Amino acid sequence: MDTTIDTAPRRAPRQKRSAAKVEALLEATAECLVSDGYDRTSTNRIARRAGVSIGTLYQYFPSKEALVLALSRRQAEREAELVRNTLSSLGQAPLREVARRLIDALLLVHRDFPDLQRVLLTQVPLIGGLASMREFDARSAEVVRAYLAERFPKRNAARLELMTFVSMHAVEGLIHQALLARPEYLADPAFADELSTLVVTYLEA
Amino acid sequence: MDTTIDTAPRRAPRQKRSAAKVEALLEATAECLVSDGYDRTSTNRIARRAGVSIGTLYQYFPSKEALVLALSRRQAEREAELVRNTLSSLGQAPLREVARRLIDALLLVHRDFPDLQRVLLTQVPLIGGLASMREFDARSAEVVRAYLAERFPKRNAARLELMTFVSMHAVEGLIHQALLARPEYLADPAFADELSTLVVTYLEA
Amino acid sequence: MDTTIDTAPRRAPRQKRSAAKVEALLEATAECLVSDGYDRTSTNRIARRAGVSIGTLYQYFPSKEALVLALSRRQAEREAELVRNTLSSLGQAPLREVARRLIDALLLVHRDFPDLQRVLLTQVPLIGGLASMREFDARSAEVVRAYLAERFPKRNAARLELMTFVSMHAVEGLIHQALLARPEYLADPAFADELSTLVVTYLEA
Amino acid sequence: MDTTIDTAPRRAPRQKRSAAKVEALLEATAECLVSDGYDRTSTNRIARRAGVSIGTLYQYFPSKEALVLALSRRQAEREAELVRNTLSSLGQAPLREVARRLIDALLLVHRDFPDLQRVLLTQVPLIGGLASMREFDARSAEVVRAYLAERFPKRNAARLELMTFVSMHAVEGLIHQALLARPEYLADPAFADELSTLVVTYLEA
DNA sequence: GATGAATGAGACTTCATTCAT
DNA sequence: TATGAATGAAGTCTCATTCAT
Repeated sequence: MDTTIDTAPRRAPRQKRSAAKVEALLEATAECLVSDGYDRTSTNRIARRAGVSIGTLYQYFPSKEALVLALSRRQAEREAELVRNTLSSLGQAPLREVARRLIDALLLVHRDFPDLQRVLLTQVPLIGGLASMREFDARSAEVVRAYLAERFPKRNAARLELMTFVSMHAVEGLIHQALLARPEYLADPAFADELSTLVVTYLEA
Repeated sequence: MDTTIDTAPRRAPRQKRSAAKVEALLEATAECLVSDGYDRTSTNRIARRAGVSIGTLYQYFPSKEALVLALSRRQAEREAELVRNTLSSLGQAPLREVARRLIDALLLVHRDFPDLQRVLLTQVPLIGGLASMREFDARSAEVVRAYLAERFPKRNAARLELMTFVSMHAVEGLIHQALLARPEYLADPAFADELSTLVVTYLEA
Repeated sequence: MDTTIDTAPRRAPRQKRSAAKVEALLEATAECLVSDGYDRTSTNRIARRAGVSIGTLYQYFPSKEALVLALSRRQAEREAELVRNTLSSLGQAPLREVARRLIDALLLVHRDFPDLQRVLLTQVPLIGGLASMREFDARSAEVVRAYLAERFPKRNAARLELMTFVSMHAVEGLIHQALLARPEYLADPAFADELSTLVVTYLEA
Repeated sequence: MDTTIDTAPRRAPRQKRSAAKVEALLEATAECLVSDGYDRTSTNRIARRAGVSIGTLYQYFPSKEALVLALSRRQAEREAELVRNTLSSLGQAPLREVARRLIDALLLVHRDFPDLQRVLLTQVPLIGGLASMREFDARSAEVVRAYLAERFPKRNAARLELMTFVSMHAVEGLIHQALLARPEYLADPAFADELSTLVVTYLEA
């Protein structure tokens, strides 16, 4: 399957008015995704909803995929930033606290726009072969790995790599599952406890 | 988003010839998904690939979604059965061994048709509002919960519920991530070790 | 400029009903070309005019180009056949007579559907890089060259090649010009005389 | 088909800067036609390639057709001028020499920008119902007719008219065919010989 | 004069689905 | 039951052209 489509935004919105339009388009995309699902979301509908002509839409985004991807990336970037910030501000705290803060922060992020996030998670074919997402992952993983390397100086590189992968995706996967099937968990301290325990006992094992 | 589409297979294939046709259709669906992606998979193409007329396809499946769903369900059922069988055959073994067997089995299942599973995981909008998948989860979760209840008689119901959710989805999520981003992990004993450790230390914490 | 588009008709019209549909589509194409010009001719308009749904049109022809090309080819084939038939039926007649008969026949062919022919000549971007037309030319040229080789056994191959090219395209070009700018010439014996003289004096020079 | 579109250039470029812009636009048009073909040549692309804004383009040319037409006219005028000049400078030479000089000159003209000329010949729907081209023809034909009238004082007007039409378009048609299908002929003296023979033997017949 | 963002009609094409045979 | 021609709504996207700045 060749999914190498052009998904880069077309015009960098440097003007104020343009930025507003891009914003409106992304918002409309989110609304359509939430209310109609990915398949039924069309560029025409997005444009209409954004109060913009279809031609204008195509001046900014070359395709439906590009719009959705831009939306996904936004969310992904919020998360990535969070990971980086939390780790850097808590470098010296005990592992359990770092884990807990990170988990709380991630849970918080996922309580915003839960409908949109649910759609992005379930409705959106992972465009562009996951490429951009892995990229994001790679950057976040880097930060986590560095942190773990410092905490667990005796573990070798391969082990650290695995620990990074396992701890990150265990948490991320569980939060996503919660978002989909148990939204109430996202605000439940008991759930956060559980995730902390999972990660901390694992890492210290 | 109202996604209550009819996705039940139409004709129970009780005749031999019919069963063969259903089989051919599902196989063709899998092939199309792998080679063309979900969006470009069309019922006409599936029918042609299955060597069946489009009219006949619609005698067995009411929609494209139904075909894809049937395929997903198959895979899900293989997994669910596995969980049940493994647990029932290993009821008295120590926790660590049970976990390890279960994990090995799940890894094995995900090494079959990895391309198809990847597509199902990434390309297929979760049709029917996840309903059927949750259903499956519910059944598997039941078995796991029962097992945990027996193993950890002192924990209360809420706690057991949480433990079930966390351990199941941590493992499933990690295996899915491995399938997408680190396929080599699926056959790597170190990865299985790691997953076991994750689950066992967590449960015993 | 890459003009390698798929222009082969899609479904061979083996059924009676299908043949009628193809016919209707080609006729509608001709009408649209004549009344709207090439640029304004759209597949939608053609389909509507043919009393056929747009989807049906696309079952038989993959594009607008394919329709127009099929129409052109028809005309080209009528001409090619004419050249072959006339030459084969008049093989032993004196050169002047052969020329005159050929020219009369070509003039006659160009008096049918002059509007359509004019459009094909002036409005239709030569699709597919002229390829198919040259093909036609090649076949006709073959027949003419063979005839000339017999008539003028002393001339060498290069010369015969040139004579073929010049005599064929001089006549064809002049008839096309007449079609465009002097339609009355097509039925004027004086014009036919002139063309005969042109070719015969040239060949015998 | 009513193709009476406004195709006159808009602003007479009397200023230097304007003339440069018109020049740039025509050049860009030629480049686009050659590299993209007529259909895919768009005013936006032309403007970008000319380094001019789309708005400015429309200040000089009212439409895409106008641009292409201006380009065609240029070429046509080069030819027309050539015919006039050659005839006037060679008025007293023998017919064969006049013909040969004229043909050599025309061949030379068609060796410049052969790609552009090919596109103009094959890709460009003859805009404006050929009107402007016939106009050009009329002027050239006038000169040729006058020349022939002097050379062949005994032939009557109708005959001269026909001779003019036939000799002009035989040569032009053959050169165009050569351009399309046998570009090597354009520089081949044997081809020039052949054309001379064609015209001279015809006229003297 | 120059700009270029915006427009929106309309082009081409696909595809799930039906239904007469 | 099986077929597959037919449908036509709807999707994606382009492009000539305008007009406010």
